[in-house]
Amino acid sequence: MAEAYDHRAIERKWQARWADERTYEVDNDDPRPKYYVLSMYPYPSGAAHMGHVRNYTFGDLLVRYRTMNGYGVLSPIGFDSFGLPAENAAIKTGQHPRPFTDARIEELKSSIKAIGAVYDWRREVRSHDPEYIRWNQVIFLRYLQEGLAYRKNAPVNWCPGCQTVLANEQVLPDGTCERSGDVVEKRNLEQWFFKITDYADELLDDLDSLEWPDRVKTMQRNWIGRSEGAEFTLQVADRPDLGDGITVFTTRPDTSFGMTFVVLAPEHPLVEVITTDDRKKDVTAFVDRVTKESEIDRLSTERGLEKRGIFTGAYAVNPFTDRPVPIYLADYVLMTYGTGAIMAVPAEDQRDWDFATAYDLPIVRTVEPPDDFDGEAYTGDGPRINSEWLNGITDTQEAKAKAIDWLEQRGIGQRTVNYRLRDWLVSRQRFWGCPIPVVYCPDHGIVPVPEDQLPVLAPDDVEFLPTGESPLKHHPGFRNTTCPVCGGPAERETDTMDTFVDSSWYFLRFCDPWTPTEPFTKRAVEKWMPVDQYIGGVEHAILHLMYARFYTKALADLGFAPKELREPFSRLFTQGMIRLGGAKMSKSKGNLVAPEDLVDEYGADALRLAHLFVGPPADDVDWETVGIEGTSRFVKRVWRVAQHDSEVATITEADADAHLRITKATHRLVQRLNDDFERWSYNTAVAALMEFTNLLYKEGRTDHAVDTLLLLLAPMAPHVTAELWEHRHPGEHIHTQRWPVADPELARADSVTLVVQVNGKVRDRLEVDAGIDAVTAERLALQSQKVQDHLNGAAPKKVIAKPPRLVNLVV
RNA sequence: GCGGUCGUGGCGGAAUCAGGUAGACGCGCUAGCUUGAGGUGCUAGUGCCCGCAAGGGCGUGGGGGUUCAAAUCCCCCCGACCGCACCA
Repeated sequence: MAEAYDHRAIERKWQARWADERTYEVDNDDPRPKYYVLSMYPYPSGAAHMGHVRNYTFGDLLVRYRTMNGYGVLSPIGFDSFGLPAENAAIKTGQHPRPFTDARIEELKSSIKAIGAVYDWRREVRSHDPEYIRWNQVIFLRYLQEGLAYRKNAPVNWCPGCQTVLANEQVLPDGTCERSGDVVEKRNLEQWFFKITDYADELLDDLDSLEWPDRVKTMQRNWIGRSEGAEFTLQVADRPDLGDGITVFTTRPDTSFGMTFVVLAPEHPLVEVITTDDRKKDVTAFVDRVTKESEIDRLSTERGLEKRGIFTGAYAVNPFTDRPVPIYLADYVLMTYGTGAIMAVPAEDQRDWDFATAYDLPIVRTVEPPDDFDGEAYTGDGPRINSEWLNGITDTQEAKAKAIDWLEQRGIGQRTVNYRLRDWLVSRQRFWGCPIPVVYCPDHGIVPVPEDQLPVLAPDDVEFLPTGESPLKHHPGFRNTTCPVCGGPAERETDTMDTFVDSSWYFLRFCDPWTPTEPFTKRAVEKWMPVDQYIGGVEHAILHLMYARFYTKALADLGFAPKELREPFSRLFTQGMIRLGGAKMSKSKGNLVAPEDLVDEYGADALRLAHLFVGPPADDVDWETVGIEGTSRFVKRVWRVAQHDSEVATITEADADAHLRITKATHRLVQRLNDDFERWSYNTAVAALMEFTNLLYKEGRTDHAVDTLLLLLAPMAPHVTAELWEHRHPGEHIHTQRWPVADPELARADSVTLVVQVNGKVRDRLEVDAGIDAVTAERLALQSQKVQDHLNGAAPKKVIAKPPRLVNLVV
């Protein structure tokens, strides 16, 4: 008699077994071929939500699948435990963020374990571990020493809500803070930066070597935004006192003869100097207005151009034509890109065209558009015109090169490359983060804290007040210190590092989190890196993934990691987002579906299968339309078929035909699952297992069929399959079994459905031998009565036979 | 505006990579059996239209093209979503 399926007891039992038997712990000298699976380490916000469940289900499936395939699988996890929510909670409750964070971690850990996800917990890393802080600081100081970290006064994005500086990446396109939604202001502050721009080219080029979604690679390419061109100087007319004058950047030096005006950013340092007296009043008013406007207004395309620019009264000399051109200011020219000044060529640039039209400035074409061209600015190829020594050249590349050569010969310009990517601003005016380990001495300036004094840890006896400033700033014991060089009084840096720093190398620490003398050992990194499969949300497509790539390259170049390690993540999988009724699920929207309730009612296996079954893993999921009922029923059906429940017949060896039929179906199933697993098609893999289970209900089961079903299902539904396997094979553990192998001979179908078409329309279906030849197929097709009815006695003009699947008779 | 992804039953989706039975699998729904009832479970049916049926016609956002054959490839249009957005 079949036992009842008690998912709660089974899950408790097996989760304890995996931990006790250390099934998924792997040592650094493991002899099996390595495979490193990593799900992005989570920010600990408490119990897992659906997004976590989805993420860890995919990762866990892969860990178990690869293990069954004979790999030594590294499956670590940790917690991205620094960050703003914990600090805000501290301000609210007056309690230190550490116990708060540790409690959230425990909640998250237990719900990750509750869905049956397995990790090598010995390797757990938390960003706020003092050891992790130490190595974060060691790396920072090494960057400082190598010039990869620097401090400078810069206009920064200041969020008044968070009372901190934000990286460019954290400011949304509408100019608001991605976290608080406040409108971000510009402020000038001394800030720490990492020189990620040193790696701009490598970050761009190495994308080609990665098996990442094209979407993510494209986003990174656009973010880096490499553009090649030239920089050159323009004299300001009648102002020899200004030396070289104005430097402009252009990607189209070949069109320079068509430059009919010059535009500066309103913040450009030369604005005050060149503006003529009669224009001063208007120009000052314009600059005031623009600088007061938010980014949103400034970048809006809704507004007309009329109010967006102003004439300075000054002229620059176009070095190509030696003619003076007026200098304007316009809010659409940005001080932060290129040189903050452009040469305007309205005939070959639409923005310049629009501006020229609005301000009645001349337009001179330097590239002949095709005869049928009826647009405004023309950016395509064509012969140069109105360009003296460039006239007639059709190839744009050739014309560009010639123009740049000319600039270089005259010593007024050169080839340059510009990037949209800026250096990474890492200082944060927050408490709950990794302290930046430097001291400011009145005599010695910026002094690194000596390594033997690391880690610099934030003090515990701090008061969390809603002052909007880091408590470190008001803690004299922390702030006041002595200079490591001269011993005189000095002040500690009170800023902490962006939490993206923590997540930029945790995957390296996982390789060897025990070493006390370095962030990680080269040997361990050599063994495990790169990560073979990284799994996470697409929302990290730019920030985290770019920073982690930069860190990996920098750490390799500085000798921390093997220098051959250029990329951290060979393959990336980005799962879709979870929505509920069309809206993105989030705490703030209050539309979360709690996974615990579903685990409790239906079981972890049914929930995991539901996530796998809903649709392609990369697609967004609307939980409202999913439902767990189908996969829950499926799990129970598997339970009954494997428990020798009397509702399913058992096929004995004596019934050779039926036995062979099931055996063949079983081998086909193995083939199908291998294929589906390799291409991440888990929804169809679950469907195939359901289909197979239905077949066993209909035709009867064999031991081989049931065992294979359990093995194939094991990575997806680890608890129920482990329990059933143990029932059927006392003393064995399914997760240490080998993955089934399909016998191609047995997997081959003996008969197939031959489709007979007349004029491309299906008229009959015939069961035929799988090895049928074209002549026989054609003969059988013509013998079909249904086909004859449609042929009306006529002989086909043409026969396309694609045995064994199809015959098409064309009349 | 630029770049990308995608439009298939009442719903999630399969078949799209490699042109060859469209709608696998599941949800939902209908009916029967099981059950003291409800639920569970089992069995059958379920794209749309005509038809008692056999059968026939239509059908993958719209239009066109290539092909013996198009959900799949090509072009145009419509719509949805995502990313970037005066980047010179």
